[in-house]
Formats: sequence, structure tokens, C-alpha cells
Amino acid sequence: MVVDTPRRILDAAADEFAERGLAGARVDRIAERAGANKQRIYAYFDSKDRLFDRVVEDQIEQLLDAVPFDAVDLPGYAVRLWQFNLAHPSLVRLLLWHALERPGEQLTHAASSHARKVAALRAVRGDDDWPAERLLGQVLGLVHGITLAPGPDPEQTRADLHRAVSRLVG
Amino acid sequence: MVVDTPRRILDAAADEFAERGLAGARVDRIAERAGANKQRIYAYFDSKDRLFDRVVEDQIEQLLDAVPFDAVDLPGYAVRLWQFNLAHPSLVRLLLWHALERPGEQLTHAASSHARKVAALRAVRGDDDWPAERLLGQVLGLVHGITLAPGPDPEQTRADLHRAVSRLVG
DNA sequence: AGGCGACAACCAACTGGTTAGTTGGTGACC
DNA sequence: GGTCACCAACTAACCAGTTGGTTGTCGCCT
Repeated sequence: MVVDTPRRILDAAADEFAERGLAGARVDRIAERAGANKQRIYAYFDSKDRLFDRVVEDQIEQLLDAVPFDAVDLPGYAVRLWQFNLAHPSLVRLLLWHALERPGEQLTHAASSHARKVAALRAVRGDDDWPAERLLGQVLGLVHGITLAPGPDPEQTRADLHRAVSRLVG
Repeated sequence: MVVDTPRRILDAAADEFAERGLAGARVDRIAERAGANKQRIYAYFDSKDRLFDRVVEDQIEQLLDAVPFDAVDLPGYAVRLWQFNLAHPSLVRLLLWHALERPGEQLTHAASSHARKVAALRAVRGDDDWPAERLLGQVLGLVHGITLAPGPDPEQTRADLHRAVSRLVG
């Protein structure tokens, strides 16, 4: 076995949940995709619900590792985050499903990472001119919005996003 | 009967679908919420799926009617759109569900309305300086992003959004 | 007026397929 | 002997969609 079973289950579940959401996903399908047995799922993860939570945590961690924050170069960070979203559409879908199906629940990893971003931004720019919290919110909002409504030409979109964030930071 | 049955069903279904999505919604629950009978749902709308489509169309229309586009005052339009989203969170959820559960399907009303917006914008600003299509995409992206990640102070957010769009337009 | 058919609506029970989660039994490997 | 894994069948519940039977209200014709 090249990869261990829990890992294979997590990855397969990530695909299934990203495609169909929590309510639409089927445990049997996850087992099949993982090339694993259904009982293994219930042995490692207690229930469909818990599996979903674990998958979301797992994926969020992968995103945070892949796109390090850069308080000095906000336009560059925004572009890299957008590019990551573009390269991993299923991760975006998964997080949207999570936001809809688990309303009011926020992810521990994401929250602490956000706090660290705000602190880093404040250290670089200070807070008097334009509060870091709100500036970051606008930048992330722009990235998320652009991600949801992709234009036809990625290179063009990249340049547009860079320009837009530069204007916000300006 | 104050309101006719199809209307009551549409409204009840809008609530149910906004909360739970297509896969998570229950037809019996919609009937109960509507104070109507289950068979009436199947008499007026053929199936759960078709009911979902009708609900989305219906709600989209309400949004387009409520927030008229203003090519001359983009920051004002952005703020009004955001305020509508803020006042109608269930509509936002419904459209997100639709985007996730009906991937690749675009709404006729929304598409034609978008085309009209682009045309209006081009008529006011011209296209040489900064293509209307892309500018509109950025403005809408910002609004959607801010909608998804709401700040603590609405009045502050309103002012921030206005400033941000002004910068984009400038 | 009275009678008739068409429709809107209700209630309740049912069907048939689906699906989360379980169980029991088997083998392989350390 | 314990752990990891498989297979297959099972259960218990759930749920979209159906059916049959009932009531009330119209418009219309005679």
C-alpha cells in the first residue's frame, strides 16, 4: 500500500464532499473512491459528520501552508492566494459547503491564522492611517469575490487583481 | 386565504432551501412551512428539483428589481447592493447553494441583466481607459467578498466599501 | 332554484428506493 | 493473538413521490 488508509480516505472524502457537499455525499462512494472499505471509514472517523469536519480541517491546513502571508507585498499575496484558489477549485467549493452547512462555525486554524495576519500587517503599516483589520478584510473580500466570478482571461485577471489591491493599499 | 397557494409554497421553499440547500431540504417540511399540502407542491411544481429552480429564478428577480444598477454612481450602487445582501442573508445563501449544487448552470435573468450593466457602464465611461466588463467584475467581486466576510461594524463597512469602490473607479 | 361537473384543497396512508451505520465471518501479517 | 484489512449481507430509518377518498366552492345550464 503506497499511502496509508486514513490518508486515502481523507483525500477521497475531500473530493466527494467538494463535489456534493455534506448532505449530498455518499459514504459508499467515498469508500469506493478511496479504494478502501466502508468499515474502515467508521473505524477511523466515527461518523459522516465527523469525517466532514476532519476533511475541512485537513484541507484548510494545506491552504495555509501553501500560501504564506506577506504583509509587505499585499498585492503579491492577493495574487498568490487567488492563484491557489484557481488551481484548487475543489478546496474553494469545500469551504463554501462548510460555510453553508455548518453556519456560525468557524475554523480554529483559520481564525488564529487570521489574527496573525492582522498583527503582521499592523507591525508593517501601523494602524493610524488605515486599520489593518479592515484593509485585510477588503483584500480578502476582493480575492474571494474574484474567485467566485472568474473572468475569461486568467493572465488579465491576475493583472487586474494586482492593480486593484495596489489601489486599495495605496 | 390571504395569499394564494403557489406563492406561499414558493416563499416557504425559499426559506427551506436557503437554510438547508437542495439536498438537505425536505419536501414535507416545505409543505408544513407553507401551511399547504404536499400534493399541492407536486401539482404546481413537478418535482423538488423543478421547485428549486423556480425558487431561485423567483428570488433572483426580486433582487434585480430591488437594486437598480447605476453606471454613473458605482460606489453608491455597490453600497446599495451590499446593503440588500445584508438585509437578505437568506437570498445570498440561496444563490450560493445554487452555485454549488447546480455547477455550470447560469441564470437567464442574471446573465441578461449583467450584459445590460456592462453596456450601461460602457456608455457612461467608454472602454478605452478601463474595460467596463472587468471593472464591473471587480466591483461585484468586492461586494460579494465583503458580504461573505462581514465586519463587526456595518456603518464602518459601508464607508469602507464606498471608499474601496471609489478607488477602483478612480 | 336546483343540480352538475370541474377544480382547489385537505388528510392519511402507502410504495419503493436509498442510505448511514452494523455485524459476522475470513484472511494476512507482525 | 492482536491489528489491519477485506467482503457481503443486513437493519432501520428516511424520504420523494403516489394514491384514494373527502370536502367545499365556483360557474353554468336547464
